[in-house]
Amino acid sequence: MNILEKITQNKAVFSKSERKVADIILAHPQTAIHSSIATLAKMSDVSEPTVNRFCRRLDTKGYPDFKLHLAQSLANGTPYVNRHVDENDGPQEYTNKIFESTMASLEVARQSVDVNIINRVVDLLTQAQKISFFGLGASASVAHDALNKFFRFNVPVVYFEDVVMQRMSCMNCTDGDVVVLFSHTGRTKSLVEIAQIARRNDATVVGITSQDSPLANECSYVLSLEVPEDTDMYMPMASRIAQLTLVDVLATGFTLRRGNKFRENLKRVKDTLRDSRYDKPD
Amino acid sequence: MNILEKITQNKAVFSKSERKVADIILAHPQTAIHSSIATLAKMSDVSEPTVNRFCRRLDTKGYPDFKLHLAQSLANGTPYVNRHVDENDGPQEYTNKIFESTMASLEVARQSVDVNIINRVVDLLTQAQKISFFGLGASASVAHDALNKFFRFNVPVVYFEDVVMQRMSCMNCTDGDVVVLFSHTGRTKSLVEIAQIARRNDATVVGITSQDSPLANECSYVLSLEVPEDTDMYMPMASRIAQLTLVDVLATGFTLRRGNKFRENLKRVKDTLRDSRYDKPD
DNA sequence: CACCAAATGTAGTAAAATTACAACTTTGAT
DNA sequence: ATCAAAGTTGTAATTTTACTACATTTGGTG
Repeated sequence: MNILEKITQNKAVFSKSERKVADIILAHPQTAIHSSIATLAKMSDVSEPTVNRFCRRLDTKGYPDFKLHLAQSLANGTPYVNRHVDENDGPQEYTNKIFESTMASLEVARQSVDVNIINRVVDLLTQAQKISFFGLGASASVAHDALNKFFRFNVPVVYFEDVVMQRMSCMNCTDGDVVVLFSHTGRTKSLVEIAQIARRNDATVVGITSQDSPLANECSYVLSLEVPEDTDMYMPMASRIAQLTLVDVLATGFTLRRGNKFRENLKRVKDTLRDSRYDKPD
Repeated sequence: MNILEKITQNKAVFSKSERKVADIILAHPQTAIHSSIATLAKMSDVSEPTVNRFCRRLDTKGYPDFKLHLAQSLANGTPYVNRHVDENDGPQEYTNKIFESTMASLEVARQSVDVNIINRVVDLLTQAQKISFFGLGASASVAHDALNKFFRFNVPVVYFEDVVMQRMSCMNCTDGDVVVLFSHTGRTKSLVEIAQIARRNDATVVGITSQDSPLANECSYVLSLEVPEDTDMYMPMASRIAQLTLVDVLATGFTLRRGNKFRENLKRVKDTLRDSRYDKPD
């Protein structure tokens, strides 16, 4: 919470001398954060303990702590918030808004994600005989991306866009198989059915989806991402990005679990790509 | 300027003990701002003057002043720094690092992107007779995602994973067609060839790629994204996310340009999906 | 106007940060 | 290999800063 606002609000509660301090701080906040308690006391024409009491009244531990809060409030730059795009926005505005909203959503997602489940899922993936990634619509491209990442790990990976192929693939699942399903809403019927089929065939089903959704209920493990989606645009945007970041997290966890030698392997995969590319200059 | 980034950047300049301090601060910035110099010194296993010297090296007046800067950086909109994943990181650490690095990269991307070109590309897209999205490897999923978005707009969209199909598709290009190519490096041979083919057939080629790369040189318009990629993992991560966000920006620009009535249309597309989903409770 | 409670200040104390200097490492040149 | 010089780090003393306990003042009330 912004401490400058708090000072203005609580002004009525302050005593006479405390108000002097408040006035000085509100008038010269930049000076205040660089002053010692003695200097500020002199500026406000009160004693040092009064300044100290003033700080405590604002629920800070003391003067240094108060300065910290003040400094934070003064820090320029609005923290990223979900700002919705407006009809009259120009390119500069909507570009900034979308980048900022995406970052804000990632922050929310980061805080909502359960690390223990991530750890558990990484466990599963490293031990899996076969990993399948499925998603539909916007989530199809996330599954596609997961395929690309895990394919480099030299583990059997499966990815289909086609629902029928997805079903068939799940029919053939066995004990050590892991099926990862992506869906923002968790309400896509075909995907829920796929989860059921996979589970019936003893596969472990990991859902990257909304908590308490129909899909979540069919999964062995649910990695839920709470992402506020801007519904004005009628398109999934931030949810997708959060899912992809989670894929990165899982892939990273995977490589870390596999250790150093494995990473050498990844380097080789990357080096092989070199032939398909034009050389870098310098 | 964000002091956390400054610490990361100057890490090479620091002495051994100073680096100890840097590590502790980067690992626990929130703890650091609430610690005294003695506590921080003990945590870092160095002496108090070392901490003080560390602060001065970062152009602050001393420890309290440094804390102020740190507090501001933490409160500031961009508390995110590109922190590389370390071999010994646990799930909590690598999850946070990846989310934060992704956000940091988005911030860099946002600042590097040229709004005028975005505007110009949106122009092109709204007037295009046919839009094609192509990418290979990790960028294939980005193209896939773009397909999904623009398909909703009821414009002819084309997407292929297969290089041969991509080439054939570009062979058939005509005047009003726009080909959008995704490639982080801009050095993938097949994709550069596709750009050439498309241009030879009068299509406008938009490259979402690195500046001054072979691909960029073949494009009519280049939307360059400067994204620092963590090469330790040997996988494209942040670059992809930045590209996707750019797709969101373009899609948003597209819908805004088309106006209100068009947005009604999008809503209808979304509503049609409802039948493929389980109803939401409440 | 005398009393009490709240507010404020004074002086002493504790804590924190900084300085000066000494010991120890590293580097490079002979 | 040896030594000097430069750079790094720690110890101890000093200074600055913040806090506490207590005394004084102020303002309001019976």
